[in-house]
Amino acid sequence: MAQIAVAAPLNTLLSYEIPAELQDRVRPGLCLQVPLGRRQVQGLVFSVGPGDTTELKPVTSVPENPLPLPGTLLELLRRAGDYYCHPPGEVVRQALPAGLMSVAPRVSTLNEEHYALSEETGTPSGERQREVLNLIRQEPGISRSRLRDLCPQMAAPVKRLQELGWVQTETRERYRDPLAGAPALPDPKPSLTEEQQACLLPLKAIVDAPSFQPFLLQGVTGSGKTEIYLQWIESVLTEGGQALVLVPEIALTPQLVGRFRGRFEGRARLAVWHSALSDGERYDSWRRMARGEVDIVIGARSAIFAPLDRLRAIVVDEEHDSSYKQSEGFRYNGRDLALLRAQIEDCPVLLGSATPSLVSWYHARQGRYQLLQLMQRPVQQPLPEVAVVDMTDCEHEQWLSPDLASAIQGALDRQEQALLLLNRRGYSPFLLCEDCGTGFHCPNCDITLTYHQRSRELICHYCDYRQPPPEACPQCEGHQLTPKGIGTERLEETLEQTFPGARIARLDRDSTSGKRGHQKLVDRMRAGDIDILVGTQMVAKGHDFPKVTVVGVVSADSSLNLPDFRAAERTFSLLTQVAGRAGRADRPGQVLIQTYSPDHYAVLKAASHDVNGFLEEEQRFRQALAYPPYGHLVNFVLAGNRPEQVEGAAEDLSRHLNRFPDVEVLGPSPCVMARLRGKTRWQVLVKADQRGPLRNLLSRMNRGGAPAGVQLSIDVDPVDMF
DNA sequence: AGCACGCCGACT
DNA sequence: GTCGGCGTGCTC
Repeated sequence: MAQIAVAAPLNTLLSYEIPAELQDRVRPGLCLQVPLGRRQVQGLVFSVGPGDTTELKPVTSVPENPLPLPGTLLELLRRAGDYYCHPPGEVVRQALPAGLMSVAPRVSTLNEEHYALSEETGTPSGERQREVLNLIRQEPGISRSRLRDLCPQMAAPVKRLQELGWVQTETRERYRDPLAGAPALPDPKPSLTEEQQACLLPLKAIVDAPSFQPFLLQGVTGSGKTEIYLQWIESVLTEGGQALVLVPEIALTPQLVGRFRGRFEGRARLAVWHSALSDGERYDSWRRMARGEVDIVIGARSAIFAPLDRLRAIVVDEEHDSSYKQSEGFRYNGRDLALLRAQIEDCPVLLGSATPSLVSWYHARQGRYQLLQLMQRPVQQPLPEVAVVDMTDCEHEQWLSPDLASAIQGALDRQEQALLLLNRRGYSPFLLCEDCGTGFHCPNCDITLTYHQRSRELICHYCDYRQPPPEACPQCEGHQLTPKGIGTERLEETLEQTFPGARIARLDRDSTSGKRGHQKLVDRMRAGDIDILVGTQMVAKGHDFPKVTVVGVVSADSSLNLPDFRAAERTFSLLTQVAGRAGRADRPGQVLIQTYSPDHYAVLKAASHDVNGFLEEEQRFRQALAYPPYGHLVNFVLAGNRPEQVEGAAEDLSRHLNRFPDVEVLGPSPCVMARLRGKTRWQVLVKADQRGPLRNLLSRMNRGGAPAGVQLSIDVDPVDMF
C-alpha cells in the first residue's frame, strides 16, 4: 500500500495498492501515475507500507528513469501542507515543475549529440573535415551546438566523419538554461573589513560542523551583505555542500545572479529558479538539481522546494520583504519555510536585511537567532541626507513640493540623476464627473477604476477589468470627467511640464513589455541616458544606479495608510530602501519624502536612518495589540456568489471557531476588498498568544468549514489582510 | 481540478 | 419530446 498526494485539491493523501510487478520500484518521493475517478493523474508517493489493499485501486505506472525527491524535501512538503492547512496534492503541484505533477502538458526533454574521437582515426582529405576533427580533439565530448558556434558549416563534415567511424557520437540530454548566453563579469574577491570578518567568522565555523542555526544579518544598505553571502557559500562549496539563495523577486535582480556567476564562474554550477522560467526551463533546471548537478540555486520563494540533497546553507536575502508570502492558493511564506527546511536539513540559515522584519529582529533579541551586524559601508560613503516635506503646506493637487522640485532642478543642473518613487500605476486613481460626483467602479470588485491615459482605458488593478473611458457621464451626461489624484503616468507628464528638455522615463508594469523591456530601461538609466526616472516600488528594489543623487518619494502616505498592521513596517523598509539609492562615493545623496503624516514614526525613523529606533517603537505598538510577534494570526476568508449566503457562512464559522479555547475570534467582517472578481468576501480573524491553540483549532478544521457554494481559504500567518 | 449526475428552460 | 445550462458531490 502507498500513501499518495494526487494532483487534485483533496484534503488527504489517498491509498493505492502497489501491483506486484512494481513492488520494488515504488518508493517514497517518487512521482507516478494513478487512477482517480475515471481519469489518470500524477501523484507523489509519501509513504509505502503494509495495509489492507482490498478496496484500493492499483498504481498505474512508474516512470522509466525516475528522479525521486530527497527525503528532507518530502518531509518539508508534508509539514508545510500541514502548517498552512493546504491540500497535499496542491502543495506538491506548486512545489514541483509542471512536467512532473500536472496531468496534461507533458514537458519534453531535449537531446543533443556530443562528439569524441574514436580509437582509430585517420587524416581526412577535406579541409573542413580536418578542422572539425581538430576541434573534437581539442574538446572531447564537445556538443553539437558548441561545435556549430566554432565552425558554422560543421554539418556535412561531421556526417562524413561519423560514416568513416572516426568520431564517436553520444546522445545526452540537453538542458534548457535560462542563464545561457548571459555574460558573467569576473568578480574578484575583495578583502573584508573587520566588521565583515566578524560576521563571517561564526558562519564559517558552522560549515565545519553543520547543524540547524538561524542567523540574522542586519546590514545597512551598501554595507556588503552580498559579499558575506558569497564568501560563506564559497566555504560551503569547498566542503562539498550545496547552497540555496532566496531573493524576493529574482526577475528584478539579475545583477545578483551576475555577481554569483562572476564569482563562481567555472568553480560552481549555478541554477536560477523563478516564475518567469518557461515550463521547459523549469523542468530541466529541476532535473539538474535532482541529479545533483547544481551547487548553488538562486531563486524566488518557490526555490525553497529545490530538490537538493547536500544542502548546507540557506540564505534569505531581504528577509523582511512581503513578496516571500504567497497571497493566494497555497499561502506559504518562503522565509518561514526556509527556517523549517533548515531545521529538517539540520543546516544553518542566514536571513539578511537592512531593515529586518520585526518578527526576525524579535527572535534575534530573544536569542533564538544569532545576530550579525554590519553598521558601516566599506567604501566610505555617508548615508544620504533625508528631508521630510509636509504636504499640508502645499496647494491642492500640487504633486511636487517646491523643495522636491528644486532638488530635482539641482540634479539636472549638476548633470546627475533623480529617482522618483510613486507607488501607483496609471494616470489617476479616479475619474470623477464634476457635475454629479459619479465615480467609476469595477463591476466585479469593490474598487474605483484607475484611469490610464496612454492606453485610453479605465482598468481595475485587481481583476484587470478594462473599459474605454466614457465620453460623457452615464448618470448625468455631463462632459467634465476629471482625473483625480496621481499615478506614475501623470507624474511623468507633470515632470515634462516642470522640467522641459529633461529626459524622463517611467518604470512600472505598464511601461515595460516583458523582462527585456525592463532591463533595457535599467540599462539606459545606468548609462546616463535618462535624467529623471519615475517608478513604482520596482525602482526601489535591487537596482543600483550610480549617478542618482536625488531621490524623491512623491507620497509616503499611500503605503502608510493601508489598512494593515504591518503598514508602518512596510513603509519604513520601502523608504529606507529607496533612500539607499541616493548618493555615491564622492557626492552625498539627497532624499525628500513628501507626506501628509510628517510626524509618523515610520517616516521620522527612516529619515534619521534609525532602524533599531523604528523597531523598538514598532515593537511597543505590536505588543499593545498582541500582533505578531506577540501573538499569532490565522485569517479565514470566505468567498461566494451569493452575498447573504457568504455572510451567513461567516457567522456560522465564527460561532464554530469561538468554541475553541485560548483563541480570540475577531469578526466576521467584510473583507477590505468586500467584492473581488465578482465574489462577495467575508473574513474571520483568529488571534492567539500561543501557536498551540491555533494548531489545535486548525487540525480539527480540515474541511467542512463552509457550505457548498462558498469557498473557504485559510491564511496562516497572514502578511496582509486583503 | 475534472468529471458525472441531476434537475429546469428553449429548441430541431 | 431532447439538448445543454451549471449547481453539487466525489475521487483511494
